[in-house]
Amino acid sequence: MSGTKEKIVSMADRLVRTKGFNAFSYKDIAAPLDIKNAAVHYHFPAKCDLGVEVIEQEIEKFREQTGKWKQLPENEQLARLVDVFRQHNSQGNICLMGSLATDFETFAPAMQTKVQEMADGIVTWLTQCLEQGRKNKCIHFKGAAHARALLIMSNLQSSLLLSRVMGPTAFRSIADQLMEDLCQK
Amino acid sequence: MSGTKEKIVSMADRLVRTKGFNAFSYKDIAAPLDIKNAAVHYHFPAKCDLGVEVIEQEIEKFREQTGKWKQLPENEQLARLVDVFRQHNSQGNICLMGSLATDFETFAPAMQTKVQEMADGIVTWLTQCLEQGRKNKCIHFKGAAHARALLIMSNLQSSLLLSRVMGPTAFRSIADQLMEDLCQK
DNA sequence: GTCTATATTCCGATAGAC
DNA sequence: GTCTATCGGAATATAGAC
Repeated sequence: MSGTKEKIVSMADRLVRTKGFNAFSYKDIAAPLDIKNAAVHYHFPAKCDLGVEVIEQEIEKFREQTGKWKQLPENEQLARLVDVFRQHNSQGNICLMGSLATDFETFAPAMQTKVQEMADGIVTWLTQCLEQGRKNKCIHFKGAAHARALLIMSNLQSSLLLSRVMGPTAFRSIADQLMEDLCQK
Repeated sequence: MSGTKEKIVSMADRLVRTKGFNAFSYKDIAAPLDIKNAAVHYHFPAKCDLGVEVIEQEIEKFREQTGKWKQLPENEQLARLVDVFRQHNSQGNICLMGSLATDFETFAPAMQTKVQEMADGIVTWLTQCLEQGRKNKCIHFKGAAHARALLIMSNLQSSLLLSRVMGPTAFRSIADQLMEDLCQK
């Protein structure tokens, strides 16, 4: 227990979001932490192991955050989720899902499965939030909650991708219009 | 003029959409075409040159397609655009924008500029289509046309990404709900 | 746990023959 | 325009000393 392992995962998370999983190397992780790439391999023998750990931590983080919001009205919970993406946007990061979905076909089966787990978890939470929010009349939308959840997820995901290309105002346009559509009086 | 150059660009386009720009190699192009990687380098000295050509052809294709739709009602034009994405989805391809936005930070300046050109072209067309469609009462939405264009673009882009991870039904859910939102009576 | 050193493989790119 | 051959570099990963 030296803290190095946590630093490696944290650095890998940042690199996946900025450069993509296939575009960063063990050296990109080792150099800023002032260690050698062999040390990284000690903690994560294969790159796939590192990728799986990054995703698992993200799944856990998502569970913790949404758990804290449970007492809030559903429209507030939704606003918190948008805020998470807003913070990523201000740091020039894209979301894990967006980054990993692009390279999905090149991944080992173990990583593909983890990506699917993450996607399912987010969609499930979002679907329940929307359904409950519609019951409580604080979120408004037409059609099935599941389809709406996919729409919102695609908005958030691509808002970060588009911001990278077109500038950070793209995120704000999308996020603002999205919340207005769902939570107008 | 041997046709080889066109085949190379076509293969590169497919590889960008399936594996990502950084994840395919000159060998991935050469082998299926039964040529050597030196032949690819003859036509495109650097990988960046190849990337730029792929994007330029996509920009041109978009211009041609949308040009053919000019006489149609705007809601029909929108449906055609969704159909283009539907075809990509059925082939397991993601859109160029989605794929290239992820790796954007790793690109040479010349390629980054081309990606931005492509994004601007799509958003501009979509914005005009929405504005005109609202005037003609065949497309309905709230807020600014530009913000709505970004939302729709993010839906289409990520629908292909999510389909890759969650299965092709994700695209249909998103596309159907999207058209219903905009074109309901 | 971290290091040095290295094995192996692959990639982008170039030189020169044909 | 395409080939063979190869260079230089980088990446993942491993072996063995400390």
